[in-house]
Amino acid sequence: MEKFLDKLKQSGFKLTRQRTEIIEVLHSARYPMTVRDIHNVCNYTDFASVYRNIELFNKAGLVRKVFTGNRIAGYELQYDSHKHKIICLKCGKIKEISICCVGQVQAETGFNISEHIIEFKGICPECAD
Amino acid sequence: MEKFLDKLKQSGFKLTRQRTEIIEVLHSARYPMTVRDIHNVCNYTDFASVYRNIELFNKAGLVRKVFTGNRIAGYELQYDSHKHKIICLKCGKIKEISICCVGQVQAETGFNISEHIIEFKGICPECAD
DNA sequence: CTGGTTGCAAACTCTTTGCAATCCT
DNA sequence: AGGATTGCAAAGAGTTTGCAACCAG
Repeated sequence: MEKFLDKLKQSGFKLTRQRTEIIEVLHSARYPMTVRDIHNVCNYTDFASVYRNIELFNKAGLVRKVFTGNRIAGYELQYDSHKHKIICLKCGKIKEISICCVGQVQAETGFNISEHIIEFKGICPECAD
Repeated sequence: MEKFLDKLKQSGFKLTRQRTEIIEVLHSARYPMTVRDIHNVCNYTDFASVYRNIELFNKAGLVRKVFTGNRIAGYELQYDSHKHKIICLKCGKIKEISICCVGQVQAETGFNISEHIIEFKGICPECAD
């Protein structure tokens, strides 16, 4: 929790009441929260500010964007910034990707997910004829 | 290609010019297409109709909805309707889920993905205290 | 004190819906 | 012919932006 506030400060952003609260909400949330969810709790915080801050958190790497089936994005604190791999079957190159649907799965199944494996294989754009 | 048209018919829906065209577009597309993309090609087809049909295709299992990083959904034909697994570490129950981010990864990496592994482990809602 | 941040309001974009006209079967 | 489907128009919902007021450092 403080870890995130520190990270914000160290990135050169001010620690406002609104930001602290949004992070608190995300921290106590079990599932990815939508902007609407966040606004429901921090209801004196303007929608625009929620959007601006969430986007800022996302860029600062505090938060991960997750899509939960409908078109509304959810956000969750990024406790571990793990990466998955995609491997080219032709040249063998391995690339790391940050795409991960664990938040989405968590939201839809209700599972509290502790482990997951995600890996892709195919032909990379360079090797495609 | 005809496979999809047949499936539509067999589901009891009419085969209109608009539907055929949307399926053609999706079929020739390399990546998940947004509603806007589809409308750009089928530009005499109304936006509302694209939405209605794409949603119908989705429910009929012809098409898979994919989220590609921004808030706009993309759609791709569902050639193989595969499932992934989520396993409860307490009761051992295995559940199948249709969530899969392969389209998203394909769109973002440019890879032509031929294999992928996605699996989750955790505690299911019933086993959660 | 001062620049970053917020709230407000308005604009924008994506999506949905009602209804009359039209098209498949 | 007759019900499903379409196009149009308008409404709904989510997101972004400009600007003056405000607040953290």
